[in-house]
Amino acid sequence: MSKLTETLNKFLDLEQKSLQAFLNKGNIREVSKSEKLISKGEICANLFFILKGAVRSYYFKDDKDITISFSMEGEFITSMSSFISQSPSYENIEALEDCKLWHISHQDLMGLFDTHRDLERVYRLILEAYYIRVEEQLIFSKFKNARERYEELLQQKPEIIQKASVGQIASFLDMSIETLSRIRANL
Amino acid sequence: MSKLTETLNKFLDLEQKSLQAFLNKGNIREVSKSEKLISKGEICANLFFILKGAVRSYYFKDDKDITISFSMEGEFITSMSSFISQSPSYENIEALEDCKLWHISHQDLMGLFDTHRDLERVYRLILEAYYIRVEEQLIFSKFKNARERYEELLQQKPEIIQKASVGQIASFLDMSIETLSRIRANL
DNA sequence: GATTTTTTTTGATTTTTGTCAAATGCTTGT
DNA sequence: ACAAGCATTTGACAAAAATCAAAAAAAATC
Repeated sequence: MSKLTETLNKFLDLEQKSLQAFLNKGNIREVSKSEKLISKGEICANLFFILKGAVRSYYFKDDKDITISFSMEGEFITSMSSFISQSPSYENIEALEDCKLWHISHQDLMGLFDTHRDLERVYRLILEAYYIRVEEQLIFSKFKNARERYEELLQQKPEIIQKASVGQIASFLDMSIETLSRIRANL
Repeated sequence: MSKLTETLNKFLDLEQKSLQAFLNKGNIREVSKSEKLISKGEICANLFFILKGAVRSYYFKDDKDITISFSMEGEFITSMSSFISQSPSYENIEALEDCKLWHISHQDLMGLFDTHRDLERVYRLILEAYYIRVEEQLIFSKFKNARERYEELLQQKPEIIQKASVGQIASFLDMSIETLSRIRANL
């Protein structure tokens, strides 16, 4: 749990009361490898924080699944568009390995915002950080070719290489399984 | 100015006092076609709202410029990573045509958040909406081929086709000028 | 308004990456 | 430990898009 507190503190020094209120509203959920946190079509009620493990978010294109993101220990994860608008999710999120997750419901979070200003602010700051991250990802996808995208992933999230399959990584990097396999073959 | 009020009201019903305080801190800036709002290397002090006109945000890759986004009347625009962290901008933003912009400084905005809660909330809601938009853009870039990306742009922002050059559009759609030209040639 | 400069289009060719198919390697359950 | 089922690699070929080069069109400058 202290991992969560630590992460929040990096963004803003919360009042003790606010932090307690926040932590009290949350629950722990353990999911095993391959289990889904969120499925397409359902309304995503929760914001998750990964205490342990790693997850993958993906869409379906035709019948193949396309990885949109990998998230690791110490990161927040949810189907953002579904969570924000409380409408059915387009994406699926599954555990890449056994995970321990902290989570809070949309309703509880919104309730906390009304009584604890600083929680709304820390949420806003986290959102800003995540916004920058997606924007960077978008730019990065324009600027690099297949090999460079793979090398960037190696730099940024090397753990992924162990935890995800070639197919999952290939679709994330926007290339075919075979291309990724060939890139790995010659360095 | 009412365009701005209208946009804010779509997100949240602001208190009259808050709205007034917000509007009072802002200023109007007129820029002519091709003029830069933000240049690489400078700290972006302002959040802009486009009252009239359209702008383009771009990066440099080697010596060529790559369009990252087009923004139209009624949209907020800034170099988000620079504005949020008050660090030097990686991107440039220029006017695609003569523009009338409303803008507020980072400092003033942060100041307003302390005295007007609902302004911080409306900012957060806007940020959420923009987050979803970037995420969609990222997914869309994975799911479509060159022709489909062009068709999508035609659907989403047809005005762009008139206002931007082939080169600017091509880099935005992540294809060469020649490819875009050929796509337009046969429907 | 003619000329220069820039932008856009068109054609030929090359490069990159995708697709299909087969072979190999790795897991998992019994 | 073995078989059955997946996942990954490798090879041959095809498709998509990039690059290079030149012509045509449009815009800017004098």
